[in-house]
Parts: sequence; C-alpha cells; structure tokens
Amino acid sequence: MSITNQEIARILYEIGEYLDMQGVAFKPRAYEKAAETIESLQEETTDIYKRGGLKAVEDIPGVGVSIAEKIEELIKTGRLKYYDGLKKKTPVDLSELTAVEGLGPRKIKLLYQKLGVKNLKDLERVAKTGKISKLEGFGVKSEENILKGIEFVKKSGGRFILGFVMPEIRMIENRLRALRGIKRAEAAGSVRRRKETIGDADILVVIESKPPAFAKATAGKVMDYFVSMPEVVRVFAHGETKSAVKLKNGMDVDVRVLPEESYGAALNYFTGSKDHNIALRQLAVKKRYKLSEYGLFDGKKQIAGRTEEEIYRALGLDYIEPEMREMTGELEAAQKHTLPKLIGYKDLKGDLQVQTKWTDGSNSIEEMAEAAMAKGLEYVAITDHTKRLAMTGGLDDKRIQKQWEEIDGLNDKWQMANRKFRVLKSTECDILKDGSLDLSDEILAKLDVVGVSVHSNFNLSKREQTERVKRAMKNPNVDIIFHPTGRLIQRRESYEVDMGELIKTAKETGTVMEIDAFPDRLDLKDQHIRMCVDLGVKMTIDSDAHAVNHFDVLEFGVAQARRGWAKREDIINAWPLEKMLGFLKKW
DNA sequence: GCCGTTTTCGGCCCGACTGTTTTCAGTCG
Repeated sequence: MSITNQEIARILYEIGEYLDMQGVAFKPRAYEKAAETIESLQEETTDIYKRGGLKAVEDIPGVGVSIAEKIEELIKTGRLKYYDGLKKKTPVDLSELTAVEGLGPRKIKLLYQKLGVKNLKDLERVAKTGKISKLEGFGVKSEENILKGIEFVKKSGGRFILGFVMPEIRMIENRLRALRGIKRAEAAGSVRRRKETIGDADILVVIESKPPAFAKATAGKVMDYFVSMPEVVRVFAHGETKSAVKLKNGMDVDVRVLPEESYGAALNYFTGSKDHNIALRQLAVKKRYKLSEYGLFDGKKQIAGRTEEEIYRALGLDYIEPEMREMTGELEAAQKHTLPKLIGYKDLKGDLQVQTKWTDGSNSIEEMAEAAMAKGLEYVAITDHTKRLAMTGGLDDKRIQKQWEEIDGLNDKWQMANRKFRVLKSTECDILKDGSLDLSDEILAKLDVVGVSVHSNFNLSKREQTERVKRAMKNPNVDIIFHPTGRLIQRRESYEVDMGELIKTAKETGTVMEIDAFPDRLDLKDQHIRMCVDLGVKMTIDSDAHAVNHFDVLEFGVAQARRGWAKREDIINAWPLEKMLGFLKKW
C-alpha cells in the first residue's frame, strides 16, 4: 500500500504545526510550503521516488535534503519517526482542533498542557464548564468564540467537500469499470447532483446479465474487489448486491449491483433529491403508474426504467439535469418545456482569475498559460493580488507595470508562433475598508480586465459592507467582483452583505459577478446564481488557480453554475475573447 | 528547513484584527 500525496502533505502540514507550537522560527513555513507543493503535484511522490530516488524528490520545489529524507522514510516504512516523536509529545488531534476558527498551534498547545484538551470533545467540555475563560491569554469572549467554532465544525462535520474527494470517487468508478463483466459504474446521489459537500458516495454498477450464473459470479467478484480496495479501513456490509465501506479519508462509500433494465430507475432514485423523487412518484400515481427504483410500472408491466430519459418522458416531463433536481421549480418548467439549456462542462473558453508566482501562486505566468491551453482554454486573465495583501507580496502600481512587460512578451511570442492564446492583464485588486481600491484608477484603466475582492474587515455591519462593495462596483474601471460572499465552505461563513442589493447594483453598473470554482469557495452560491440569471446579470466561472493543476477545478464552477440554472449566455468566459472583451468595454 | 539572474550563508514574514492586554501574542489571509 503506497502513501498518497495527500497523506504526505497532511503529515508535513502537521509537522509544521507542531514546530509552530514549539515556537521554532521559519521551519513551520518551510514544511507548509513543501506540503502545499506536494498536495498539488500531478505525479504521485511515490512514483517520483521510484523513478529517480531521493534526488528526484529533492527536485520538488520547497523540498530539500531534510524533507526529502523524511518523505523517503514515509514511502519505505509508512511511518516517520520524527513525526511520531512530535505527536507523542503533544498527542492532540490537530486536524480536528485547527478546524475551529481562531485556534492555532499555540493555543492548542496551551489547552493541552493546562486542560488536557486532545480533541474536539475535550475542547467542548472545558469550554462549556468555563475553564477556558480562566486560562491566561483567554477570556470570556474567546471561550464564546471557541464554542461557536465547535458548533460550526460539528455542523459541517461528516461531510466532504465534493471537489476534494471527487478524484478518489472517480478512481473507484474507473477501477470498477475496468473489471470484467462490468458495463457501467457511476456515482449517484449528491455526487451526481454536484452538491457542494457530500455525506457519502453511492456507486451504481451494471453488469452483463446474460448467463445468470455468470452475472451472479461477476456481482460477487465486484463486491469482493470493492471491500478489499487498499483505501478501505472498515467494511460495514458485504452482500451479494450491496456493499458498504469506510475509506481511509473517513468517507463512506456504497456499491450496488443492478440489472440493466432497472438502471435508469435506480439512477433516478439514488440520485435524488429525495423531495424531487417524491414529487416524481406523486406524478406517477396521478397517471395511475407506480415509480420505484426498479422502474415505472403500469400495473405489473414495466413501461420505463432502462434510462432516466424514458422515465421523465413517460411522466410527461422533459429530461431534468441532475444538478437541477432540488425542487426549485424544475418539475413545472419540465412540464411547460421551459427548462433552460444549461451551460455545458466543456463550454468555457477562458479563465478570468489566475494567480502566479508574482504573488501567492506556485507557477509562472507562462506555466499557468500553458496549463490553461492544455485544458483547451483560449485566454486567461492574470490576477495577482495587490499590496494590501502584504503576505502574498501583493503588487503596487509600479510592480504591476513590470508584470505587463512579461505578459506582452508572451503574447508576442504566441502570436509569432501562430498559437491562438491570449494572456490578459488583470488584477485581483483589494477593496479597501471604505470601498476604495488598492491600485490607482490610472493603472486600473489600463488593464484588460479588473477583478476586485474583499479580503479584510470581514466584520463590518451588513450596511457598511454592502455600501463598501457597491462603491467598488460603481468605479467605472471595475469589471468583476471576485468570490462575492467571501465564504469558505466548512470554515467560514460569508461576511454580512446584502447579496440581493449587490446583484441589483451589478445590473445597474454592468458588473460581472464571479462564480469562484475553487471547491471550498463555490462563491457565488447557487441561489445567488439563480438571482443573477433571473435579472440578466452576467457571471464568470473562474478557477482561482494558484498552481498549474488547479484548472481542474473549473468543472466544479460549471457544476455550481448549472445548479443555479445558468446558460452559456449568462457566463462571459464561455464567450469568445473578442465578444467577452467587447462586453466589458461597453460597461 | 529552503533557497540563490542581489546571496552557498543569511535572508525568509507583512499587516490587520481580536482579545487580551497596559504593550502584546496569536491567528488569518
């Protein structure tokens, strides 16, 4: 069993946090950096090691001799003595405790030493009995905040951010598909509806049903294979047609084997949403049919069920995409044939939020552009941070002009080589507390695209926050509001802001609202997207990429847009470059 | 612990906010 990049990264992150606890300087950041890089590597580190040994591992940026040796030990033995030693000294559940907003390594150490807090349960106990407020460095307020933080963690607990677990789900789907006798394997449920977070994954499998004996043997083999996959840590059920396991990452996965003639009905049933299914069954009853996971029946006779399409058709409905099955009007629209044609997963032509090495990205402008090209995109906007975000080395008026030279050089190069690709001069400019911007108007006016966003003063009143963003929108240079609500899924609620008013203002000012596709942002939320669609406010789906492989997240932005009923016409970066720029210029 | 088109040793990591403070530590982006 070989260790994954994610697992290596987790251990390196934790080492960084342990060192931070001890007050060690600089090393924590070094481990963190190494973890970040490894997390976003294309190739598995174990493969890199197999291919080129310790030397090749040292070539990973941010990994030097010391960390490379630790990775080697992890690969060879599955353990790391250094990490075990740190863990023994302060045996706390770091991932659980750091998930509480406002708790970092230092406070966790104090809580462990003074109150023996090892995990979330301990933390809640001592917070509820008022012990934390009496601790030096803590007070009533921080105790309150910890309790609030715990509630938030608990509420989001047990769910997984779709974009972060999707690779693992796809890997399992693909492995099952590769087995002999398997015709289909597909995750249903909230995975298929592309919800922001999922509780578990239900994978449906169809096998060749020809000789029944062969089918039965195949089903058995699928089940045996599934429960013995390397990442399985617990088997809840291991039956003939259904098995359920828990994976190393904590996620539960079910597999069901189905006959082909029921596949559509089962897919529909297991995809949900529950309310959507109930409504479909009621509709079936009205037509004197019966709908179950085995099919649509008229008496004993199955009249549909092999595909979802034929079920919807038999019920007098247009086909409803899984992302719309949330009972927000999709059935009525399907009856009246007014469902929108949703933006497709391959429709994006550009990406209007991309960070590079100039600030907190990991790759150069050229590397990011090449990666975008490889993804089939035709343009990207380079949107490095501005000086207010000092920790990223944010650009000021001067440095951003330096960046333009590099961009001009690349565009010239591709033009000469007859490659159809364009890098746009852009920014992720900070909206300051009063709604003014972090770059001068003179500079902003020279950019191809101006994106702005809130990164500070999250705690303004709703009125102040709304006015702040509105002021930015009214600046004629501003084109796009990036991640408009500022929420981080499972970590931080949105700041207080009147989204209805912002979207209305966007309509008046021609401002584009972003759908940030990063899996823990997905910001706008689906209901805001729907508001934009209804009002005719345009949107952009951006990766917010900080590394070359981050363009993969665009699909989750498209999913979010589809959940908000967005069409291709609603999304400006699904348009050709000239049309997109023309639109921005007009406003 | 990492890194070098200023450097192989001496730099990295800046500013705001919060809650606890009476001059600052911890956290976050």
